[in-house]
Amino acid sequence: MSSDSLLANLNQSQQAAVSSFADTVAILAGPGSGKTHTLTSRTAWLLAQGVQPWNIIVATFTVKAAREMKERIGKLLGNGLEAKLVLGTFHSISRRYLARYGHLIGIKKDFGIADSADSLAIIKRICKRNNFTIDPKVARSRISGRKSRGGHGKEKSKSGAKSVEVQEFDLCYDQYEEALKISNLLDYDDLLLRCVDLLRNHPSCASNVEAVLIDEFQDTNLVQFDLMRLFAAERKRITIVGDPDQSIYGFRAAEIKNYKRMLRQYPDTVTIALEENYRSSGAILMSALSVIQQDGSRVDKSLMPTHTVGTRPVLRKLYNAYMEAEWIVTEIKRCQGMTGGLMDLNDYAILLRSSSLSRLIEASLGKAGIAYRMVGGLKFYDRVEIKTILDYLRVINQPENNDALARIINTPSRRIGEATIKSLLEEADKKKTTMWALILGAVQGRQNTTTKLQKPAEQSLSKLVNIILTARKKLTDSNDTSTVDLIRYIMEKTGYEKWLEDHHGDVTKARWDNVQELITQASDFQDLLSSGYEDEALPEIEGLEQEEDDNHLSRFLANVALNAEVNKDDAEGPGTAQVTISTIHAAKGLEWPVVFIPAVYEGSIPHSRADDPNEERRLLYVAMTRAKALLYMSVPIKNSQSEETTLSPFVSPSSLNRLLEKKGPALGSSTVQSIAQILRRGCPTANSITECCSQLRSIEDNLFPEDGTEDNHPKSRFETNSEFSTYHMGQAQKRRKVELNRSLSNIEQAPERNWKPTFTTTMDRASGFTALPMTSRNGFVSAGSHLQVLNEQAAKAPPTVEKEIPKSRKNPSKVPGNQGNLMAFLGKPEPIVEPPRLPSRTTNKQSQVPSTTPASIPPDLASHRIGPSARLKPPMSREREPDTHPRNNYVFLSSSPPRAPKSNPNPNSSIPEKPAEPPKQGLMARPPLMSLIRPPGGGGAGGVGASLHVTSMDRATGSGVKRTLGVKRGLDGGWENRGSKGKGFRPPVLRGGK
DNA sequence: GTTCCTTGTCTTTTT
DNA sequence: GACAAGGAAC
Repeated sequence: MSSDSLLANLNQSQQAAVSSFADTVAILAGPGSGKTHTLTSRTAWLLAQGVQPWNIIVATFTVKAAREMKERIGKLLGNGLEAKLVLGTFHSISRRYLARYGHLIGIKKDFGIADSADSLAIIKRICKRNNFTIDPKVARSRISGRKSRGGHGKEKSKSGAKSVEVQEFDLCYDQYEEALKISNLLDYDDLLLRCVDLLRNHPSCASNVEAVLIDEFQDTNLVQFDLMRLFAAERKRITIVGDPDQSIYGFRAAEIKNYKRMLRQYPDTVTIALEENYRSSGAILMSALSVIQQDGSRVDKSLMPTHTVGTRPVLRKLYNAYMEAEWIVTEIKRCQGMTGGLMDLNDYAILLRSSSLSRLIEASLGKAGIAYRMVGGLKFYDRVEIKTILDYLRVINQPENNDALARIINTPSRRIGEATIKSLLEEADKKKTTMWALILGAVQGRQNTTTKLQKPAEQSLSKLVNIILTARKKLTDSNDTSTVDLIRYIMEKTGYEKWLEDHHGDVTKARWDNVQELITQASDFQDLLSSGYEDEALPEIEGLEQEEDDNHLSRFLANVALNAEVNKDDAEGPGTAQVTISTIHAAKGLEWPVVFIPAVYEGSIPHSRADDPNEERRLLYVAMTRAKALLYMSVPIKNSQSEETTLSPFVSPSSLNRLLEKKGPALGSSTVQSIAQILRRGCPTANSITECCSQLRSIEDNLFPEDGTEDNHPKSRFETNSEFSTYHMGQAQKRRKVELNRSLSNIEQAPERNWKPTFTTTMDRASGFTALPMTSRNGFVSAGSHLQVLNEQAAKAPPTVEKEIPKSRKNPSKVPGNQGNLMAFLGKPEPIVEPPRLPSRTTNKQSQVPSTTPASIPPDLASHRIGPSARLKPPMSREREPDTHPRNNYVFLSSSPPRAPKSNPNPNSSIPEKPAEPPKQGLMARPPLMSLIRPPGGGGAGGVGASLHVTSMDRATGSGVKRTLGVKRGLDGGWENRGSKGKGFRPPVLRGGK
């Protein structure tokens, strides 16, 4: 693939960002503006310029983002090169470096990772031993906070004299650090901190790095910023992507200030803004923006919808949380019914401030027989039955891990009680050794412990020691003892199944299933390792010795600790569509057609324990902007203690009132149509809608009092559960079906109370909704709708008036016709029923959707269901389909590059050799840029680079665009300058090699 | 000393 | 509903 074809499906700002020759590029990207897409393309572009994948670092913030990024780059490239990128979360990348080079700064090989539970256990022990008054949880977060800010220096107190509390904390900190050291553990913060140490003291470790790309930059903390700088120290080529409005990790010491820091450090940074939202309806975006704009301290920036206005978001009052959960279920069913197969359960998400809110909702969904998946909440690896096995594995891998040992020493019961364990831990602490060393000595009779051990205890301890030692021997002696073998061995030797039965009688089955799942995961991971896809090699650098590969057990445990579950979703199978329940935090970066945000009251959001209200507001903003077509927020007016709740201040201002509805939309034909439009899916026929909604109790959101008062007859509603049943259709239901038909046709004719879609499209012809007035234009009009316009409209125009959004801007079609859906570019077969706008110049095969497009359906067939290819598949399964899109067949670089590191015949060069095969296609057309590929001796920018530079500029400036492209140098100029002034494109400075 | 049972407390977000 | 703490029985 050439760089040209890479850019073909990007809008101009995106193009500018992707192909910028500036060394440091900051992309400020609002929600839904194609952020990940842009970063992915930039990575691909760098590769196309000849940068080798192993010299590119891509750091994301969450595991999910990392996985998605890898997947997307993979699809973009189609040659498996993405596996060679150094791509992952900050933590996993750091771990990777420490595993290789940690010995340089005195980190022992095969260090373990202390997860939060480990840290807490250690701190608790310390507090107890010293009779500290400090709350262990508080202490942990303070320790973490200190480390995230660099970890150096004790906390200062203003008076000079340290208060007792501060002294306590300092002591706690020191002892905690010591405990970690003895157990050869690094906690999450250490991973980053020690990696900074490593790169500071041995910068050559990262001397091969030619480009660093950072996702979700607004969530980086100080240490991560340092890390970025150090990784990029050699070439100083950095691309960051972020959105200050979506900074929601302040509690993890994320610093929005890092933007400014970045600009100070790299004054030549080119800032590019992506301001078009390709995700949400105009109405959703507008209300989300009016939430975020309440933050006075925020730098304002524009975000423009590319979709129709759509349906107004809902702010619904319910009596209590129970009713709220029931209402959500009812609305999901109603939506499903009224949209006649337009969506499936995968299209719904319920986003929560805290995972504990899920209980009632889960119960309601369960009762209604709606499949759901819970993201976040109690993690798989945190379940007792799993954790115990993992602890065994950790002890096998690292017997010096006191805490893991303490947890398994009496599981199953070995007649060693808490008192004994505590005493052993104390003794180990005092003697500055590990518990393992103590009991090993005692069992082998070399040295008695001060702690008295009774005979039976000693005997069973001896058995435990044997199990561990044998397992360790298996691990080191033969390479074919897999993690799975070890798990099986442990279970056999400990009588694990029986122990589960004895202790968790009622739920043994579920727990046993979990254990089986763990085994599956371990085995999957093993496969992944042996396939080389999870290759962790780093390029060999002259004069630096790399540690050998970790053993597979270490790798597995590290993966567990860093939360990288192995394809857990896939295990569910693509077959079942499920509603997603997720925390807002975990939902970042994702999107759904329909989003519910329950519990929008004070104490929940903003959370009662949160100390930054602005961050809470951003959290709501993030949640709202996940929605594509329908957004529901809800408040129970009574909390669980039956006290009155207060509506969240974020949604209470009157300015928001006119943007929100008090109950769910009528979901009449025009609404459904606009939903289909926004989702770029085929509009369901009236028949299919009638069919689907025949089982609904009501076609309106009227089963719950609109004002949230207590329902007088709550029982009548829920006892008649059978009415929801789809299996039988008794007389009553038949009757109701007739009624439904009647009321449906009323809806068709009556003007809808809600907003009309602002444009009608050719879809009308096919959709069967011929009753609608046809407003001429074909295709989507998208980019032309500036938010400002929308705002005015909303204020002035009564909602019932159907109007087009004026195409008033100078550049009505800033977005290329086929740009509509960014996903299309990634090669996913899109269920586009009609290409948004028939592109005249595109040769993209995707545009040539076969004859099932509604546009080509004769009117007399219009009432038929749209053919199978237009029928939607759940997004999840769609993604898993084997990708046959032609785009993926491009050869990017040599498809099988030399495995740079070890086979590099020229160890003197920090740059691995070029691909063995001459690069094809794009790269042949243009010689690799010398300015981009730094010659070993460090060279400068070549003329070639300059000329290409000009080319890309031509593309940007030559298109007659007057408006700023959103390209600007530096942030200090502020966002306020952007917009109308039209300074044109300021060419970024091409900086030569140093 | 260990195990089992009852009572009371608390419930943010993630690597 | 999860977990810690305390008390009684083994």
